[in-house]
Amino acid sequence: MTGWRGEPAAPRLYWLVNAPPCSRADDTIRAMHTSSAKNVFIRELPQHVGQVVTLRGWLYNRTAKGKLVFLQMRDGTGICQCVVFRSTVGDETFAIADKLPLESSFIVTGEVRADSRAPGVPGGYELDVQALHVVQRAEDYPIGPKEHGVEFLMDHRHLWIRSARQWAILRVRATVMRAIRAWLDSHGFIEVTTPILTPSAAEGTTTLFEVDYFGDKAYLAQTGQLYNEANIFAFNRVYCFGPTFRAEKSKTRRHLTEFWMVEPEIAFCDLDQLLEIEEQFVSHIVQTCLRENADELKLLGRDVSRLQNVVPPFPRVSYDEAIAQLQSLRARLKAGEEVTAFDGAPLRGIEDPDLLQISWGMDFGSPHETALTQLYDRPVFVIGFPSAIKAFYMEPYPDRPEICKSADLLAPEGYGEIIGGSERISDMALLEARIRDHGLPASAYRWYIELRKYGSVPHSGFGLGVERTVAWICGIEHVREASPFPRLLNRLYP
RNA sequence: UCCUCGAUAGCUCAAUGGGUAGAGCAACCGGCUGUUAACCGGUAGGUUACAGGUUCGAGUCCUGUUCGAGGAGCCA
Repeated sequence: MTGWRGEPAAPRLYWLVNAPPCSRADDTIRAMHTSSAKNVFIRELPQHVGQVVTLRGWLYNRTAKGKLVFLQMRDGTGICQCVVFRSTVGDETFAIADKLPLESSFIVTGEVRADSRAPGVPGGYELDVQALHVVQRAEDYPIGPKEHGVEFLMDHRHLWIRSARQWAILRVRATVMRAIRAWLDSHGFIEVTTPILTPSAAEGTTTLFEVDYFGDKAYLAQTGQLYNEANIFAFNRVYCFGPTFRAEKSKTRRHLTEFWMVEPEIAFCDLDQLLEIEEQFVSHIVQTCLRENADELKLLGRDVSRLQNVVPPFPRVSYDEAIAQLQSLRARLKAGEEVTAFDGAPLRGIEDPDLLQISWGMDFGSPHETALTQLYDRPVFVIGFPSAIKAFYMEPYPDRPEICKSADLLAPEGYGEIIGGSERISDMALLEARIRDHGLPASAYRWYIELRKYGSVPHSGFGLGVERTVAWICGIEHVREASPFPRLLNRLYP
């Protein structure tokens, strides 16, 4: 008799000792071991049709119908319907299956059958159960198969992530993160980590979390960019990838206080070259998800046709043009005109045209992004923002110094800004002047200024927000579901 | 920080003008060999967020507090 997956016999002792009395532990274990069934994952079931295999997982849903019980098992890789017939397993095992509470852990052995009636992920395959062993009965699992409120679910986030939708979203997130690294690693970038504990505000714009650092003040990083700029002079193309922190009291579906951001930085690169890199990069992420997470996107009900459009080139709109477009949109809406999106559908999400009010020099708000992005079938670059509303380090256009070589990438369907990028100032005197103009302490930026003294080159970089990207790809309402344990204003538990 | 809305059974929500606290789901008991959030019958389940006020009488009206949701600003 071999152990589980060829392991020594110790795990079996565990089952025997801890098996609850409701389970005929010794009988089921004997049955499963003597069956010599192979342990497999649900995702692998299509390769095992007609074979007797063992699945190990948790009860996702159960429905009983007289002399048969459907146990929907999830094992982390998928969801499989396990069919328990009274006539096959006997009265005692059947009674156990019939009363097994949701989220109980259990092990089943049976024959894999292809059956179009079987729900699940991937679906179309089910297990004809021959033996069943309960590892632990879960009593009073709080999350049911009905709808729940946001606060309740967030309080139970540690359990909510087991639900199919959350499982699908977080698997897409993992693909996004893997695609990010894969593309950068294969395009000459090297990952160089940047500090999370930092001595001062990097950009001087947003509110930071302050922590005590042995009596001094330190701040949780809101960006690794400045350190990236040091790193390119050692490695040419670099990226940092990790959590970043904003203490802004934002309460919207697009904001977290802790979120993940990838920030590539490139030496010998101007803004035009940067945009080409960005559109290749984002397209690769989206197309990888379409290829590798078809089941997950289907489970989420995502309209993937909108994602299939995401291939280079992305439209490029100047800030000047965008302002003119928005002013025209508002005027037409106020005149009662019907304004349509790129596909001819009516513009959505704009209840009050006055929210679109904007004039040259103002930054975009959420309503502006929502309106603008609906005019395009794929992400759109907005280029050349006024220097006054952007960070101090952005390179001005030589012929129009009031605007800078900056570009935001706005995701379609109202998901907002997913990338902010720019060409950086490479001239030391100009950088020092900008730091002075912004009222920032030059002493704190001494090392950063010094980078322009020793072999300065034109360089550019950008930051992409992971949760917003995942929310867009998954088509979900709120970024909080794009993070396993999201941190928001008033949300630090669990 | 500001604006709007909300808090009733474990969960999601009802409750006429101020007059006995209701349903579905979950739980528990029973029935059913193809369910997809199954269905059918039954049982049990309540300090109506908290504090105060008006009233013969408050889930309902008033004041304050706490917590939550959406949005604005700010940002990815």
